[in-house]
Amino acid sequence: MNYLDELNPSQKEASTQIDGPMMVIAGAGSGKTKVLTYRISYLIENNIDAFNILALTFTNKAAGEMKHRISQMIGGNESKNIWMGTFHSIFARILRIEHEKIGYPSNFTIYDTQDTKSLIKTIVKEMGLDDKLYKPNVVYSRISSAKNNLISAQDYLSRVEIMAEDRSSGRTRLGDVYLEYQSRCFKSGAMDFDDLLFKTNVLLHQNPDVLLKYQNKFKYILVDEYQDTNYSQYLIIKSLAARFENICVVGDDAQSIYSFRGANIENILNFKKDYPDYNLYKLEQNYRSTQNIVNAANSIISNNKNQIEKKVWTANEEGELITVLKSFSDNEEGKQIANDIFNIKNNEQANNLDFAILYRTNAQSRSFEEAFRKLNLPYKIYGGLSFYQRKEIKDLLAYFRLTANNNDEEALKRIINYPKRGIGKTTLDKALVCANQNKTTIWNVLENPMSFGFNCNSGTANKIDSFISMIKSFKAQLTTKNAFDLAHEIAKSSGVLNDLYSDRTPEGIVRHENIQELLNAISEFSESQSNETNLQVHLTDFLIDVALLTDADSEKEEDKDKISLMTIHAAKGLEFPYVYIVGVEENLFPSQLSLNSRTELEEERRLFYVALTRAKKKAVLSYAVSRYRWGNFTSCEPSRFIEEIDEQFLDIQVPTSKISTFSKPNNVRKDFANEKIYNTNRNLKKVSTIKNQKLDNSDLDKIKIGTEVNHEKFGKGKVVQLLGDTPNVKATVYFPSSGQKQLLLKFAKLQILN
DNA sequence: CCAGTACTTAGGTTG
DNA sequence: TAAGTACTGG
Repeated sequence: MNYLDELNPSQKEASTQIDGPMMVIAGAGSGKTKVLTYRISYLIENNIDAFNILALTFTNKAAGEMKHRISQMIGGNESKNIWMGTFHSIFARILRIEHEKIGYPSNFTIYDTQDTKSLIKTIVKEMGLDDKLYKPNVVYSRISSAKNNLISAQDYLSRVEIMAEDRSSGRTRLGDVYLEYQSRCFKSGAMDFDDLLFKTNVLLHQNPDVLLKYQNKFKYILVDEYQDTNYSQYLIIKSLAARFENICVVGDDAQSIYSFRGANIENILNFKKDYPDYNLYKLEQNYRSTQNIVNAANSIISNNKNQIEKKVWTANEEGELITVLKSFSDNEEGKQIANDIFNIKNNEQANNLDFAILYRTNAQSRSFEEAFRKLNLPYKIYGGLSFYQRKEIKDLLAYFRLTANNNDEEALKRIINYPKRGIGKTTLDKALVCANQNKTTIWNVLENPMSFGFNCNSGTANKIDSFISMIKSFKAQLTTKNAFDLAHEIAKSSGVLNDLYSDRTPEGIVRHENIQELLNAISEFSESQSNETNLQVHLTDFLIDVALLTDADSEKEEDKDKISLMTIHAAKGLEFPYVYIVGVEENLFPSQLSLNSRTELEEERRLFYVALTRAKKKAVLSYAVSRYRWGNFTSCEPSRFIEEIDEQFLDIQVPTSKISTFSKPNNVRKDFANEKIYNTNRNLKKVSTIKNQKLDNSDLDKIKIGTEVNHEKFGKGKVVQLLGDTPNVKATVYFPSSGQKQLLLKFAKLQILN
């Protein structure tokens, strides 16, 4: 137990309270994760069974890091028995076990945000509502915040104040959309992210026996980032902890930056009401940053009215002043900072990974990317599109999903005509209407068209039939083949692999590689699982949590030593020796949309606090006086946040040179000239290839499988397949130059060769 | 069915 | 500016 010696007195007190409710208010950089991991280890050393511990985090990454640290302290085998993970993954696991109690199949699909928005769009269209008024984003956020406050669709429709809100915004039918959305999800055997928490609440409240079972299981509960929990999460924790009240929550009200998503700081402030005999621990010593940084951060956060009193302090050295950097434009901001980093690297032997650029919006990354490339500084952008959200990955996953759960409407819509198999929008819309009329799923309609009075022409019927048969044949292999073999089989037989392989553009090659990477991931997953259980791993096992995965933890080796570019939200929980907070301007940071209310402005200020407290050694605040936004130049003023910092901590720089405005005008002009010539050449080429051919309809009948043809754009090719009846014959033609294409003969103007 | 064009819209983002 | 969707002509 010598590890307890590594803790300061308050950390130690917090780590060694075994029983009873407790709250830890942990200032930035005060060793919050350390307390959590040490406390769990301490519990286990004091004979608390690891099976009785539940540890909830906000991100996969946080859960992963904590697991890793604990397994180093107490050994891997014991630490595996702790239920540790995000709210969503833990409660999805419980819902799959208890699925019968809420009427869902155990292999229910988890809809991600894209699926959700797509379904909302479909419903808004079906109900004949104005899609300008009922934008997917707006509808989704209304539904989501209702769910996070445990308001069901029925409750929503009966709440006077909510109805009044929707009436005043003109969206009187929003409650009906919510109702239909829930019923569609239920029919499809699907839950969205918010449902995972909502249904857990329903499960626990309607089934006292289930509640008791998990209360007895989770005798010790720990919650990280408590300031970011919403009402739905709060109530789950409260219910589970009600029997033993061995609950430990850790958070920092000053770092609450997700209230726009339903997070509720009140949960921290109300803790003492729920558990009057709780113990409060404050971690106030910052081990991360210099005095100047800590003091500057304190001086800015003191402008917020709503906060728990605490004094964050540090015993670290005073350190350098915080530099305030002015630029004339966003491009110059990038160049100045790139130069600065270049110099520090040379003078102080710093690594790339010691630097981070933090911005308010993703769009700001561009000028830095350009400047870093020019100086050959390696960088990595965090955020953006994750691996599992890429189109090709989602497509293949949709095949897996539909195979596991035939009623998954969003999966079916995604792939019924990908790769192109001639089941178009018209057919799909007709099937959807039919399914709604018969209160069933599209799958059922397509599987049994006759019994639902669904008719279409024989060609389409055949295509639908072979699609259904294909999925069924995959389904038959769910329990006979292992995950990797079936996944590979589906990728091949569905035509996805071929479709991507035929695209030889650089983007197409990347897509093909991504599919290979997904297959590799499944293979790795199978191996890691089967080692433990010695059973065959099935595709459904892989599918279970795939919607909850993010690729934050899939960092590649070659990405290790790079400058980090990310939004401040993404930087939460991280630290860097050198931090550049950029675009510190009014209307950008704080964001324009936050200026209407005190609460939103205070959240921006907390965001700034988070940004500043990421820095260990040196922080730079940078602003530009003009910035390119949405296609034109806007002039900017420095942010109020700079003024709010006590001046004694700042070193305000006056720009010495206008790097971008006057340097090398000749080169710029030359580049521009080259660009123009290049464009002109391209246009000429394009014009010269356009030929005007007359097409003779009588020739169409002469085209057979194997006929060699010429196409005005794709060049020479060979007919592989013919589908449909005249005059709507569709030909599949293989062009050596551009791959396989499907063309309607009456439009394609094919020239018969030979 | 495919591909090009006209038009719209723009925040931060864990699961 | 850039990206995404809806429409249209071949």
